[in-house]
Amino acid sequence: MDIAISETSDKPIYQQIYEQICAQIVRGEIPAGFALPPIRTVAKELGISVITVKKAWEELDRMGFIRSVTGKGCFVQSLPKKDVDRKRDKLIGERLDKDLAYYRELGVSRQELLDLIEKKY
Amino acid sequence: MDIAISETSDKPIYQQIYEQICAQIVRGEIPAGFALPPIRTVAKELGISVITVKKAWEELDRMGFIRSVTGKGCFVQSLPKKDVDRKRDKLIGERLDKDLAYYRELGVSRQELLDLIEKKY
Amino acid sequence: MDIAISETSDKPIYQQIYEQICAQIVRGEIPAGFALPPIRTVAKELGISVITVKKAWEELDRMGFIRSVTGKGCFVQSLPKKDVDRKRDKLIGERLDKDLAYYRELGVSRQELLDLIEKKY
Amino acid sequence: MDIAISETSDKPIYQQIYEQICAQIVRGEIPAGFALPPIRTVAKELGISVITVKKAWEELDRMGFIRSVTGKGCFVQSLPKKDVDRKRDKLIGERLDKDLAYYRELGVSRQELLDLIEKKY
DNA sequence: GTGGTCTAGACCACG
DNA sequence: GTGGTCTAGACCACG
Repeated sequence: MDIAISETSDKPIYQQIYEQICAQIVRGEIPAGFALPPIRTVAKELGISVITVKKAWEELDRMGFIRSVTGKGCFVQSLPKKDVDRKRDKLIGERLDKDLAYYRELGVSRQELLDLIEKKY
Repeated sequence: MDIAISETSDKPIYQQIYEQICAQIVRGEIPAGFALPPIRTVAKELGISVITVKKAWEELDRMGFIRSVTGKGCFVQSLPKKDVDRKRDKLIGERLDKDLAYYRELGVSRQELLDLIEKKY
Repeated sequence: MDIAISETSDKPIYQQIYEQICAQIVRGEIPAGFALPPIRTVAKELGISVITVKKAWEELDRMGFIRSVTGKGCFVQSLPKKDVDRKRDKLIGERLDKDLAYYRELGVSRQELLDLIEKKY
Repeated sequence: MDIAISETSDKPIYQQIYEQICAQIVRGEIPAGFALPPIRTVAKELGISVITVKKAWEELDRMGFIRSVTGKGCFVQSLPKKDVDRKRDKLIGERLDKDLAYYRELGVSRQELLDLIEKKY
């Protein structure tokens, strides 16, 4: 479970953490039942406050990716693959809607966008 | 020069304004030499603070889209089309880099992304 | 907008606040568009930490009851009555399911429960 | 004496155990004089900590449902049926008071509540 | 040892 | 002045 924080990013730290773990679960790299490391450990390793880590964990909980078991820690939920895929598609779809609105506003044609992506991706 | 503010958007107002004017210049809808209306006028019309409008203007200035002439107002720079296009490409490219990083993180394949865009755009 | 905190309750303070405001919105006592008092004010009045109040506000936000407008404050969302009612029914239904499970476990018959409620409510 | 623990419930384990045994005594399924199994046995069978079981036993003791006999174990009190019923009524009454307060807060009318229960119970 | 709640207090973005 | 983020640190419930 890798987490890398960017000091220069404009995203809040807790959200960077949330998105990275979220992505790893969605990509299937963190299996169901996996115990996330204790928030205090993560905080120490990343050199940030416990509360910041907790905020990321809370977001993961709210999205249904993990569950907290008092006294034991936080565990990746065992969701049916269908549910994980639906969450993934929702994350992608919502982001894409915003992105396309931006490109549309700048007058980027469909073909130009497709060409750019073919070149860059 | 149309500006529409969304109260519900999570983008700050000054950025909404900045992006919209920016897009209109890039699309060639606002011609070089065009005098932006006084910030107080814009603020009154949109029902927002003068400070907010000023921040958007400053952003446009920093990006080289407009120039402030003391006592006279702010004017759209008369840039060679090549320069405008370069700015446009830079805006698009920087945004695209972030977007593609996000999709990559979620394990979206190139083909899946292209398909999604063909469907949605 | 009345908030009363019980020191003796086993419910966390932020949840007490959340539930009370939630109830007032659901009962229609706080109208759409209403500006909640600033979290710092509420904190001072109740003699608790700003963060505790913020947590209650966050919960209200997450449930779609209020929206935060940066620099201006938090406002009660104008939801169609149908939506408010649906939220209300959900709150009631979920609570009732738990309650009935408890009574069932203690061997309370339907009639006994109905009688008790007629007497007490 | 059946005990079923839910990992997903938000109730602490010791309370789940307490409530289930409590209910079985109140319903008359566990007779007076019955010897509860040793806490170590229960802990092993349920795969939980001894401390957790002990906490449930203590709760039962405090409520007067069982008595601990040093060196021999814990036994269900032989209470006159009248006393058991009084305890039962107290459990139900206290819970009901909280529940009704909640429904009242959400503006549920007596009739609406009765209707809901008739439908669900 | 684990997460949950709460506090006091700081700095920042937005307006 | 408003909420948003972050910190250090405390105490508690659960196990």
